[in-house]
Amino acid sequence: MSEKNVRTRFAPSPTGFMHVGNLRTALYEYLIAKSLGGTFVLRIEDTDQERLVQGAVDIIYNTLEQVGLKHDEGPDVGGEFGPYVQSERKDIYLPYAEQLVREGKAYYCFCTKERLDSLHAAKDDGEFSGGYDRHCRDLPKEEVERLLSVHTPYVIRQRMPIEGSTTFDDAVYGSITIENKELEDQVLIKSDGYPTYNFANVIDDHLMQITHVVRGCEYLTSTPKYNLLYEAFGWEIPTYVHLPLIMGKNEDGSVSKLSKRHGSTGFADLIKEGYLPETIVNYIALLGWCPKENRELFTLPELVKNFSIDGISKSPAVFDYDKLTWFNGEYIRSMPEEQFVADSMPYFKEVFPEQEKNWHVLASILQPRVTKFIQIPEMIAFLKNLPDYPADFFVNKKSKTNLENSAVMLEEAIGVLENTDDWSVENLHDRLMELAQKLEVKNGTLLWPVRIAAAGMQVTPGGAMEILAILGKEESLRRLHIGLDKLKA
RNA sequence: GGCCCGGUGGUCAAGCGGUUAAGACACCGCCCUUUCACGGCGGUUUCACGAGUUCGAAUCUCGUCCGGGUCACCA
Repeated sequence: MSEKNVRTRFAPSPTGFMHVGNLRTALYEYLIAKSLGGTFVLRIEDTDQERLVQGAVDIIYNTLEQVGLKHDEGPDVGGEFGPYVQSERKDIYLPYAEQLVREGKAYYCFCTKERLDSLHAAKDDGEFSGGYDRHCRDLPKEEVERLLSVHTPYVIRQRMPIEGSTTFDDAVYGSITIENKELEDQVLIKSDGYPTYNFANVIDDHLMQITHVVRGCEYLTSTPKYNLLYEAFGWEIPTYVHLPLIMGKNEDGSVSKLSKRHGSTGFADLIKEGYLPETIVNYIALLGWCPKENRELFTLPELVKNFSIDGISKSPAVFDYDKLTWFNGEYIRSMPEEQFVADSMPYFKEVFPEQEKNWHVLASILQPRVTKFIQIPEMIAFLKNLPDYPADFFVNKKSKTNLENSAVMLEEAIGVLENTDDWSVENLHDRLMELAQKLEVKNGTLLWPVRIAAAGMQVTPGGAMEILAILGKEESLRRLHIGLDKLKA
């Protein structure tokens, strides 16, 4: 068996928005190619001139770069099958369509937009099923010549077989058969001269020697049209790999194709929300694919090593933000501390713009607790401004604290801390532990009131010592006195 | 509506004729502990339904139901 070089392609249209569904398709295309030692191609499908968006191609490049999906061929890096932008390939397609016309496998259609619209309207009333009514399919040759000669606007449509059925094989869904009568005489070349997506796709995939056509399974039912095109040209049919859809959960509990109403569904949105690129890649890799080995944390190279097409599932998967968040926490916790500090610095500075103090203490309390960096400002706001809080925050059953002994603890703590100058976490720890021992109370009885007074909150990131250390001596003492006043009031 | 594809806990899922039906997220409880988080331990919750085939079905077949996709000069 001859091993052909595996080639996959990511063929987005530049819409200015990278949906996670598209990203996941790109990921699988990359993984299929790379796990088989193949080539990953980027091709821009901009045949819809009405929908062109400025700067959209850059968004595609940036996204791929951020997640590490490096393409081997593409508009920016070149390759021997270029150009890789369909608008630059415009002249390639028409001759192929004309060849089909000559061979009787396609035909000119002069139907107006209005006629087509009324056709669709009739369809909705149930009078007619299946898009185009093949009005121009058998126009006399002379009539076609005449219309052409007076420059009547036209499209070229594929002449579909009316009887029989078409069967194709999909690497994940198996063998699928569709009756030819379900197939419409689809447009190949639009009246503006550009090819349709379906046509350009087939031509380019063949010309670029794509071996695996990977796409969402919304294309499943139109695949026979592709096959008929390949057959019409006598070209080899690629391996189809259709991917299960990514769904979103609606408020009423139902699910539908993931879209904006489900929250952030664009790569850029997720990044803005505080998800790491590697988190997103790892998570979406697992939406619709399962490794042989029972594990979930994978870097991109590890995914390449473990990926195989037979692990792709058929059923749609619901995008779960909870699990995404968990993954993000895992990635954050596994970072080296320097990286955590570097990455969280912008968020630290939102609260403490003027000074760079105690970053390492902040990092040590935050790294195990943070699941998204954007949570940081809110989590540490209390360090900047003491929240107002009621005295009964001091009461905690488990720590055996009440209003009376909390006041005593605070007074004792203030006494010790006033005479402490080494304000490191370690020293504060030692001094306070000594005090608890001396007072013969459990640590919690002393530390609960200290932490409440220092933070003004019952639940805090980090413990009393870390909070005091970050606050510094002066502010710490000030807050402890405020607490004491509350208890005495 | 026609056609196509799915259906294992709330979610992601393993499973390919014989298992006590993995694992993860979420949830609950316990432990650790100066709160929370992390970490550790344990728990609740599943084979859509009905017929077959078979000694034996989550696994095979058919039907039903449910869900999704698709029916453009959009990709």
